[in-house]
Amino acid sequence: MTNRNITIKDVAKQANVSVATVSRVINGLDRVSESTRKRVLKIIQELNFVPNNMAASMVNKKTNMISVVVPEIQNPFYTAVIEGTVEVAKREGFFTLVLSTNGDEGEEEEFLDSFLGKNVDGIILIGSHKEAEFYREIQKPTILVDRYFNDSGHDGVMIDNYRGAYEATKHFIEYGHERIAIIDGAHDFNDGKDRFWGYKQAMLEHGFTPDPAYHKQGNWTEEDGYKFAKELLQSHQPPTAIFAANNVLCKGTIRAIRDMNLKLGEDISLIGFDENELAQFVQPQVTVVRRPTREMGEQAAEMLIHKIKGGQLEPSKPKKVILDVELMKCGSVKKLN
Amino acid sequence: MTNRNITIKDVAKQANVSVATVSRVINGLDRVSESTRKRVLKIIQELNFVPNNMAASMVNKKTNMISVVVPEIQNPFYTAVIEGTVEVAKREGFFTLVLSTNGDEGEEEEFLDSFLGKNVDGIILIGSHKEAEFYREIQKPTILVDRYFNDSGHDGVMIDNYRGAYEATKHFIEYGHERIAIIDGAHDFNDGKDRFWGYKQAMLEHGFTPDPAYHKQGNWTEEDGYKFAKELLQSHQPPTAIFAANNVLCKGTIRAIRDMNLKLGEDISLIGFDENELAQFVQPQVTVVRRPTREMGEQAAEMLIHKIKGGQLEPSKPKKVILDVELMKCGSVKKLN
DNA sequence: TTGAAAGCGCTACCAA
DNA sequence: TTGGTAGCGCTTTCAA
Repeated sequence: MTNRNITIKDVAKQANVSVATVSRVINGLDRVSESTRKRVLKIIQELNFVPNNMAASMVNKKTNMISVVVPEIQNPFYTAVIEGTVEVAKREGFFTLVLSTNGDEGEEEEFLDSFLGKNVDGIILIGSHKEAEFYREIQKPTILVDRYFNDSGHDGVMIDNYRGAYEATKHFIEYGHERIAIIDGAHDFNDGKDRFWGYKQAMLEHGFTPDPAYHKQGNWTEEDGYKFAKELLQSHQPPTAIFAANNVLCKGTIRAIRDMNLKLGEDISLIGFDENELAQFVQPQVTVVRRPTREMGEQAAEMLIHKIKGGQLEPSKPKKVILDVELMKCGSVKKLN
Repeated sequence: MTNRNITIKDVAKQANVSVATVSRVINGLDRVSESTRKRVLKIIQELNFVPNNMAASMVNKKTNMISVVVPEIQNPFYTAVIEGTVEVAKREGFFTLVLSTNGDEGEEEEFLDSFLGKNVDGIILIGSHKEAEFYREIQKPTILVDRYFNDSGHDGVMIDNYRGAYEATKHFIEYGHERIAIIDGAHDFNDGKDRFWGYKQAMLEHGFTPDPAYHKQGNWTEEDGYKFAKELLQSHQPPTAIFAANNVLCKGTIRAIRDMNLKLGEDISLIGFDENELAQFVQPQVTVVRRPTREMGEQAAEMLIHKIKGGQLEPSKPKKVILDVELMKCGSVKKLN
């Protein structure tokens, strides 16, 4: 522990070969006679030598690690994405480094400039920055996940937020709902924006004008979900249906409905975006727009590693992969017609 | 992106100084005249130079990163620990690298041998290995969290699992319960073992002999919680109280109770270990043994960084810090007496 | 206050 | 098949 680390040199000396030969053995290159290979291997064993891969990385400029940067690590959506990327990366021989930025742009930047950020071979990024500019400056293979910026110059893996929200809203309408509220947060990123548009478009296309009083916009937090759901339900003309535009807003809404002693799917209909634990727990279960979270991570990792391995071939136009969503109909939407 | 990275040499040439001087400027050392410092700084700006900290690390043998290794990243207990360590580490100028091993010993080992594992300055480890031997071989500052091995040679941050379980069981007994069941998992680590002992000891001390039929031992999963709770509740002499020895077992138990249409805190009493979302959602809320998860991470990070900064002073005897737990009494325990 | 130069541990080219 | 050696980009003596 305290004693000097043993290096390739020590091995070379002991084995009576050059460091070059030891290096060849370590890296499993050919052009080494079986006998010397054996000898070197034995010495490596004896000395309990472990190559310093940092030194190697300095030379060949790759580390076989990628990072996945997410806004928060407490949200199951992000951990699912992480798990997907970790799995693929591992299969491809890459280590994945997980970083949570708390949605803080400063932390995100700091990370990218840090030891870790500088030394990974590629990045999977669910960004917190709101301008393409920031992403454009990232000088290494990067895949943007979930939140995308067209001028970023990077590939992206997203889901069809628009369609998810559209389908949810349409489902309400088809079941006879007219007073349909939406709870969402700031439209800082495409995901939130698209969900709202999907809602709006579905309303308009079916001849309804979205009532601003039914649009509650907060912070994408459970607290806001709770607060806004209560406000909506206590208003003098409450909506008959609520679309909660992400998983935590949905959880807050579920709590509010429970606390107000309303019957889900009876007194009030609800659709959430993304699955969540409470939605599955309550009875009836909550209808949600399900997105392939884990797959997003897998897809992103595959694209990233392909890029890393392929090197900078033609700087082709950024690819966007859009995965599909699915409306999981459970019992939380009442049929009014 | 494709063009060669600019290095300290380029800066030196442009600024008409030696690399040594540039290095001094970068590291904010004194012994540099104000005028040259200005000049160098200006060139650094112009060239948009960012030091390669990997090269620096090769020389001074530290990276200012630590890692926190956990069995799984989907469990809020672990993410809370992570958040605690990240916060402290950040404050102290360290980056934290998060690694989830899926409870797989192989993955844990692979990580420690990897680029990342070798190059962090210290490790916070919620281990998956079951023998002290493994931990003893880790040749760098390490803090064991939650799961501890006495002969590991490392410091540890734990909670008082024994007392938590003891208090929970005692609470049942004081409320007049006698048929008290426990659902837990394999006793691979001290945490699970101690919780069972706490339960057993409380029973014995109050004159009850723990009935093996009331001890359901599975895999620490939600499914097992569900399955065992059902088994217990459907047996011909069901317990009046269940102690679910971790958060996911508790969630499974809550589901089982709900699905069997039993009234929590009325038909069946329940205490969980560790908080969880369902425990807080259901009504009455579930009484739980609360442990200071985030604090565990903070404490561990503080100890680790202290160790890193202090270097290897005396190889003092490993310190164990045991944080206290608290029984949060909610409404899920019925008073029978 | 500044610079020259010797590493840190490894890889990869060129010679032998 | 092997070895010598010039880097990779930086830090840190030691001298100037």
